[in-house]
Amino acid sequence: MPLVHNARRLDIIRSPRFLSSLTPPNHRIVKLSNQLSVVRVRFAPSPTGALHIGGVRTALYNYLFARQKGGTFILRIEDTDQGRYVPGAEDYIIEALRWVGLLPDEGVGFGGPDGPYRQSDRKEIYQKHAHELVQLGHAYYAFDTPEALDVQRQAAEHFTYNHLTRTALSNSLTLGVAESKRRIEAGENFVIRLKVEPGRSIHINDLIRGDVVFESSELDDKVLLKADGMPTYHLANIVDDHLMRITHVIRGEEWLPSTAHHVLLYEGFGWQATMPLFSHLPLIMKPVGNGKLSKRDGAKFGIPVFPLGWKGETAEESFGGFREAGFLPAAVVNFLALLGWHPGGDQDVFSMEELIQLFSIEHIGKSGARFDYEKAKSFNQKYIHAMDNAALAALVRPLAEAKGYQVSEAYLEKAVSLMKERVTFLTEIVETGYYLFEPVREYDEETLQKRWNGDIAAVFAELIEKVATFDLFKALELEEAVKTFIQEKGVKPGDILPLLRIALVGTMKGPAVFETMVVLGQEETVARLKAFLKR
RNA sequence: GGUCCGUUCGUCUAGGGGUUAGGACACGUCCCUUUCACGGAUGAAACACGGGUUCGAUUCCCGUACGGACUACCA
Repeated sequence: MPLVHNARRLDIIRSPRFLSSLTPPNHRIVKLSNQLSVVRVRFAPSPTGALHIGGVRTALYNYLFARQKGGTFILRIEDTDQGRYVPGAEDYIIEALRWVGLLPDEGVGFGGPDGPYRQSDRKEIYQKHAHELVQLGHAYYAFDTPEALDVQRQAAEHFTYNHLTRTALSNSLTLGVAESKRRIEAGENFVIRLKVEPGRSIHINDLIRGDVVFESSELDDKVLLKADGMPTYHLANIVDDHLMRITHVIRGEEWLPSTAHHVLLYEGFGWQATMPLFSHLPLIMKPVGNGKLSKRDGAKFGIPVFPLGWKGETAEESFGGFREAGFLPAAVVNFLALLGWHPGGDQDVFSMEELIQLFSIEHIGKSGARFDYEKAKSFNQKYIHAMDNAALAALVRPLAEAKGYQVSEAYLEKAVSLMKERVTFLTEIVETGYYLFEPVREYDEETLQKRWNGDIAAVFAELIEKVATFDLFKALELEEAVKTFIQEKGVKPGDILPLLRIALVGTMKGPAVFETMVVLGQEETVARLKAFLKR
């Protein structure tokens, strides 16, 4: 199997017509191995804290691809750096995936035939493979301490551990097998490094970027197995992807530079025939300014950049997520899906089912996508608006109860129907719309100054009587009756209606007055009007 | 610095050798509405630059500029 592909052939392979003509899409893999005819993808986060929203997007793309192809979506936890491990992060990842509806088929917390799916539980597997690679002549033992390498880095401007420098360093290549064995048996610290041979062009046929070429002479001899016996990302990732029969690697662009090493690893192990196809996603950038979206941007711009909230040790280390902000998972999914991908055409609202159906790796963009919170909000607003009252009420129920509001199902549905057209966040229904659940807290004094006077007060008092004795308490009938009353009194609707609104909800912003009256009910309406008059 | 990746309205993007370069968000105006919002209409707003190739380039190629990622015994 030639590793280096003909560039022209790649153009053909990458053309949409060619790609869409393939069923299943991965012709190469199907051809190369009978066992790999089914798509298997993985989402492999590191439990170093809350899962970044970019990670959620990576998970989403993997999920959509797997679902579309009838494949398997695997969750693997890459916790090989004991120093950066954060307790709770693993649960957070699973909860976040659950919230956005991206449930893995296999993985930590979900079981499966290829476990364990947590890399710290697979230490021996990596060690075995690392030593095997040394036997195969594609890796070697290195005894240089981190301190010794620091010295090298300071001496040389840009020191790299590679085919040039390794001949003057302390490793099994310079020391010989016997001496290396002696040192290892004596308990000396060592790492295993990939032996990158110079003089080769390594081609990566990235499904998003096409043919990407790296010269092996420019590559460093990456550490594969650390002194503590744990593998680095590079080794663990390749070994696991192979063992878990991964067919497509869909990951962030930050991995593109090390993909050449990964290809070398597949080759070194003799696994090139089943090497997965790579797709490197563009990064999500800061809302303003340069660089990729970071945790700091959340606090800086006052926006969520994580799916769920996180409770850190201090207030500063704690933050809310999209869920706490009042987002609907479906809106977040829609927003995220379009951050770097679009199926073509003018549609921009997609359900998960549509996304699964329409998703295609070829339509993923190449350039970084700026995180546009306004757009996210707009999706949320649309989704809340489009939701039916019962479903929305079910989501609002816990928010209402958290505020101590005890209301019937029927009432909550009516309240929700009144509010849903004018909120962006779920939370606003019980916050902005608190007056549907408890008495008015304060009246809009500014408007009152302009409109309230003795004459009006007299008319208003009479109006309360009218409302209190009104038979058919329905919006249309009420409106007609009140407007007739206003006309009879010789005042203008504009003199009374705004005051009626303020008496009922305290503010000039809000749902239609007569509909609000109906939802509140006659008793409560009258009580509020009287309370207003007596204030 | 080196390696690699990228560049269509402010933002997310569609499109692609000949188009009035389309949609969405945000913004302006108007309509609806005696509130706010929803909705509807409408406006302003883009192919980074320079060379090629071509009858013709925003689209293909090269370069420049700018942006990004990587450059750890982190992932």
